[in-house]
Amino acid sequence: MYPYLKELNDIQREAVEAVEGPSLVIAGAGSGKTRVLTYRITHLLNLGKAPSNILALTFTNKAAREMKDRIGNMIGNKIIKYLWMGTFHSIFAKILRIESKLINYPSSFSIYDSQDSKNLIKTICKELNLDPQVYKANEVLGRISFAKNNLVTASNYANNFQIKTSDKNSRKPEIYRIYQIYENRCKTAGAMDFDDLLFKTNMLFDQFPEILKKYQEKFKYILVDEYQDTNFSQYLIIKKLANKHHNLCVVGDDAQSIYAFRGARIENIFNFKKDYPENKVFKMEQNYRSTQNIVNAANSVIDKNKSQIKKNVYSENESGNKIKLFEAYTDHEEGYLIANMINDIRYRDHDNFSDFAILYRTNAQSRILEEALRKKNIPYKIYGGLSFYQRKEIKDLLAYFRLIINPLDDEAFKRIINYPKRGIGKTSLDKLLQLAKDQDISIWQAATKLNVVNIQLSGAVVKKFHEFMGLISNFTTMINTDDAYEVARKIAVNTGILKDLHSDKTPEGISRHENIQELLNGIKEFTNTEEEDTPNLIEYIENVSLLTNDDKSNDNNNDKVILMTIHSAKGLEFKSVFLTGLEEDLFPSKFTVSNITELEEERRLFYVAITRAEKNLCISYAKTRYRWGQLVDCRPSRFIRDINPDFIEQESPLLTMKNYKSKNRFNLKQESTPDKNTEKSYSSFKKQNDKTSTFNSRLKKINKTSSTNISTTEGNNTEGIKTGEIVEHERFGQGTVVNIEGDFPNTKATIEFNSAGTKQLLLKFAKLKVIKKYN
DNA sequence: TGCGTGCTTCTTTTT
DNA sequence: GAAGCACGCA
Repeated sequence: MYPYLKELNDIQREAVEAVEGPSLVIAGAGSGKTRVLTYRITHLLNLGKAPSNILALTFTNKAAREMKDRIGNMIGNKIIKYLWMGTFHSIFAKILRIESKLINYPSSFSIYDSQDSKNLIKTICKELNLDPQVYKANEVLGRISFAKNNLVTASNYANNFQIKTSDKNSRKPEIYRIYQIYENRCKTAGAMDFDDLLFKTNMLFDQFPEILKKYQEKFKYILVDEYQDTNFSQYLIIKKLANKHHNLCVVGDDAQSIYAFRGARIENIFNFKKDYPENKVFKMEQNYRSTQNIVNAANSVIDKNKSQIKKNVYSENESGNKIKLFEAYTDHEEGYLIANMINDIRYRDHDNFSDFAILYRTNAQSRILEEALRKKNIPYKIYGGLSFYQRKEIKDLLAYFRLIINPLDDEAFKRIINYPKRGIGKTSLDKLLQLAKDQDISIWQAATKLNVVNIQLSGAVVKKFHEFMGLISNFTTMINTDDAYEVARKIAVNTGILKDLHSDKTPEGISRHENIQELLNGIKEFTNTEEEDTPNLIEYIENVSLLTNDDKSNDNNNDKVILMTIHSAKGLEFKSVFLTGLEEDLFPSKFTVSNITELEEERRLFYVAITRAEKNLCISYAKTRYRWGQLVDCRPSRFIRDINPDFIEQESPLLTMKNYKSKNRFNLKQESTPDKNTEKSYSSFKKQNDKTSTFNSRLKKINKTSSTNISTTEGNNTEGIKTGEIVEHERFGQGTVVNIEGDFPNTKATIEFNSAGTKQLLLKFAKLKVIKKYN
């Protein structure tokens, strides 16, 4: 018996050893899923299977990397690179590049990220004269994405009665045209979006059976992680590939399916037994991660869901503490409470900062939490959010890389044609775009025709275009000879990007410059592999297009509290977890509560969040929270009531701010002296509430837009606006201020509007423009 | 043509 | 509260 098999429990071991035939591993939270996958691959290799015959698919780069590391530790790193292991998108991008000729794409096709896709859709909508209010890029992209994930081509879309009816009903009957043009443009640009990578793989396998056969024979052993998150497109690819050998092992947990919103089909895991009748099922139900109390609480939550595979997840760890529930007065206080708790627990248990995670439903919630941590000098790190690769300066430089590698890439072209400034403005570019559109060619191709086509561009402008193209072409030749870092550095220097950023001495400019340097360093690292041939820029960009948030982790201080969305926390575990913002409309999100299926997905998300915790779990909600720059009242989430009360306890409101009224937010008066604990929190709370700075800046704006001389002295009751003045309101039009009452900041003005009669407005929120001063 | 300003919109989650 | 967009001025 192989020694590593002894480290597994019975079910895990059976799952690892059942290498032939289809197996379904139902892996409850914390049951050692990754372990089974890595051991299974190790086992395959030990049985003498060739690494190049093994295909292992994950959803995130993080998961792939972790698995590689762990297998590397068991069997050595040399073999790893022959394994086909990576995300769905990266693996099939690789295959598509190899087979690109068959589907008429350049092997160096670009990959459009969602921003590129949205920009393209916006452009198309503009060309079609469609109302951008109705045809929102996000929604249109969503529809196209939905279609692609269900293998509906643009022409099928146009001919599908059901889809068209649905589009008509949502008053967007032109989406089919957008889809067609979008497809066309991607094709001429030699670009694929994320969904295309899967969609076109399906097309490739359908249209070229001999190619499918080649990969079927190659991938004798297929493993799929997080099977519950596969969409239809992914499901079909797997089905096709596994059709020959049937050595397919899928691992997943239906209770942790949280990506239906982007097309994941939880049914895939339910239907596995039907799809592969000779299947073996392994149910891993023992949770090694969390205390009994946490596991029980999580079970009591997921029990409320109707659609699920029944499981008996249990823990044999200590019973542990109850879940703590905190009611905070405001979002700021929530952060303050958490920061205090972290310090307390850390001190009590001698923990590291990295033992703590703060989870939230939306990225927007992170800022206030950060603020609280900073005030307490707690180091933290945010996962996700605006990722490094989404920053403007990074995208600019990457756009150069993309265009150099694939000159057809229209979105890259548009991004950098005038960055840094080279005197090509909107008007000139528009003419070029028109030419490209008329001739149905890429922008680059259109630009090469400027000399022969009769176009209303001055010779000087044409020359500028050609200079730009010369610049790009120079680099193109360099790519194959120089290594990635050298080329990248030259691009950053010769294009003037570095110079442009270097001259910007604002803090943002300096930070941008640093980011570029950091990217260059990243490329250097990428080229410093142990392999014989150093990778060129093409390989780098192929790699980087599919990287997202989490990847950049070259931070040497890793002892930090982790902040992230619940979605990105999947697969991770922390000794202590703070789950924040448990409020109706936030979690569950207001977009989901009307639909049972979606609500169940939110509940699974809640389940995922709970099961991240090993020992301590604190759940919190705020009674008021800033949203859209306004304070809103919040109710505690229904999910809190889903937890069996035996496993949760409300913390005594030691720190909560009973003292402050919630209704009269602009009248924050201290009814009694706050205790020491709340004092600091109160001051930050009040500061935020006053929004003095915002108010003053609005006054400044009023000052600027009007010709009146308005005093902005603080303490002046009217804060600038006086009776008798004529003001303009965005909705009610012009009116006269007839009365002012109340103290700053809740000054109320009564205004007689010509159109709308007399209105009382809270000046703080009234959008007023002073037209002229009466006296 | 470029740049600054102010207005509007948007925020659920991500490969 | 940020980012894109339109508008108007230099």
